[in-house]
This record gives sequence, structure tokens and C-alpha cells, in this order.
Amino acid sequence: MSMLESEQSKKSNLQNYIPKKPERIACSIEKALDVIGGKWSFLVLKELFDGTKRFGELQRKIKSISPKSLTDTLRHLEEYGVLERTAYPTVPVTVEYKLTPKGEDLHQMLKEMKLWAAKWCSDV
Amino acid sequence: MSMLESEQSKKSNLQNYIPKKPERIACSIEKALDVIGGKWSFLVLKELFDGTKRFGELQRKIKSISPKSLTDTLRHLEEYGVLERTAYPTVPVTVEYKLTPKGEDLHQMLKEMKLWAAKWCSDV
DNA sequence: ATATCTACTTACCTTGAGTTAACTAACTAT
DNA sequence: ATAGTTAGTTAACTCAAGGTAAGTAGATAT
Repeated sequence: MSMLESEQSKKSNLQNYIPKKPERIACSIEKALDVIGGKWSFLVLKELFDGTKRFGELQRKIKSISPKSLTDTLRHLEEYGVLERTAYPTVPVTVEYKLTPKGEDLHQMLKEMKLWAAKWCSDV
Repeated sequence: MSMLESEQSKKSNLQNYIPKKPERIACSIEKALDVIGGKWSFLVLKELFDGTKRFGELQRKIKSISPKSLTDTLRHLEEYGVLERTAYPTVPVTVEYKLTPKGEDLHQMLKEMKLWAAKWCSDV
């Protein structure tokens, strides 16, 4: 029981950003949602399409995000190979986030999403 | 207290499917997410791209969805003008759901999403 | 010695999306 | 009468995403 518990807490700590999956139907839409379905993923991605950004910059751009949510989102997207984290040993430390090719490739989808919203959600 | 309570419960009952919004930044991506950002929206939409479907059909296709979640999702998408509900006075009652033009217009986006997932999530 | 900076981490807590299970309406068929 | 049908509703509950607030590292500036 105690052995299981320690594994449990470790696991839940690491995975606290992964959205729950509707039982792994082998469906490409769900796979995409596992990666980019979080509350903040789209907003972070949107910022990174404008180029490499640092933690603080993202925080300032996405005003209502907490540092925890930002870290969680960045880690999650990194884990899935959508973005890359690079730390430079400056002082204070500099950390840069940029999209990988996999992440860049989401551009078309995001674009379609924006087009749709522009067309249908302009003042509703 | 009791007056507030009744309003409260009515409200939470009506709105229990609307995802929380990151403080209404006037951003088209967020607007789109308000509409289609729920856990089940994409899966329901995917089914309806194949044509008009009834409640029971949707339930059978999306195996892990509960009737409540299905109702909530359908109501939410209807409210945003993405789909249309039509009830026929047969016995037992027949209810059909079909996409509106606004809903049909999501096709391109969903397609891009599937393409991306096919390219990058095939066996990860 | 204390303050300041960035980029976090940790612990605790709230909330609301989603689940489960039972029930309902309105009618038909046996 | 009772069982079966579709398309839900209702109440009670769970659970994990996300929020809040405080702390940390490692160095510089005053």
C-alpha cells in the first residue's frame, strides 16, 4: 500500500498536465488533443509562432496565466516534442522556448482556426 | 441566502458545459476554443461530418461518452450555432442533429488537425 | 547584509467538468 | 398490466486541472 502510494504521488506529480483521454480510441483527432488540448496550449503556441520567447515574455503576453500553469504547459509541449527548451548559463539564467518542426507544422491548423473564428465569431 | 441559492443552482445547471475562459482577451483562437474547446466537442463534430445523426447513434459511436455529457455537448454546440437539433413527433421521439453552415465550415480545421496527427503522432 | 533578477518549484486548495446511476415522458406492443 | 422504446433529466459525487501564495537557486548590484 505504501509502496503503491509513493509511485502514485510521483506519477501524479509528473503527469498533472496531461488531459484525460477518452479511452484511447485509435483516432487521430484524439491524439492531437492529447498534445494540444490543454487550456493554455493554443495560447502558448500562438505566441511561439511569432518567434522564440522567454518564460517571462510568455508570462507577460498571456496575462492571466500562472507560473505553474505556464511551466506545466511548456513541459507538456516539450514532452510531446512540440517545442524545445534551451537554458543559457547567464546570470540570471536565460531560458528560451522555440517551436520544433513538429510544432511549426501546427501553423496551418491554427491558421484555419483563426480564419473560422474571424468568419463566425466576430461579434457573437 | 435561499434566494441566491436558487439562482446559483439554475445558473450552474445551465452553464455547466461552458469551458472557463482565460479572461476574455479579444483573441480569435480563444473565441474558437469557447465553442469547440470542450472534451467531447471534436469527437461529436467528427461524427456529424459524416452526416446527420441521432442521439443514440452518437452514443454508440462515441463509446465512452455518458448521456449527460452528450446532451451537454450537443446543447453547447447548438447554442453557439454549430449544429441544429430537430425533433420529430414520432413514437418514440426521433431527434436528429446536423451541422449548420458554421459547423460545416470547421471541416478544413479538423482536416488539418487530422493531417498533423497522422504525420506526427502515428506511433508515439 | 539586503535587495533584486529570472525561472522556476512546492504545497496546499478550489472548482467545475465530467461520471454514475437511477429516474422520467410519452407512446406502443404483447 | 407491464415491458420496451428513444431521448433525455436529476442528484450526488469524483477527480484532476488549474489557481494561489510562498519559497528556492545562484548570481549581481547597492
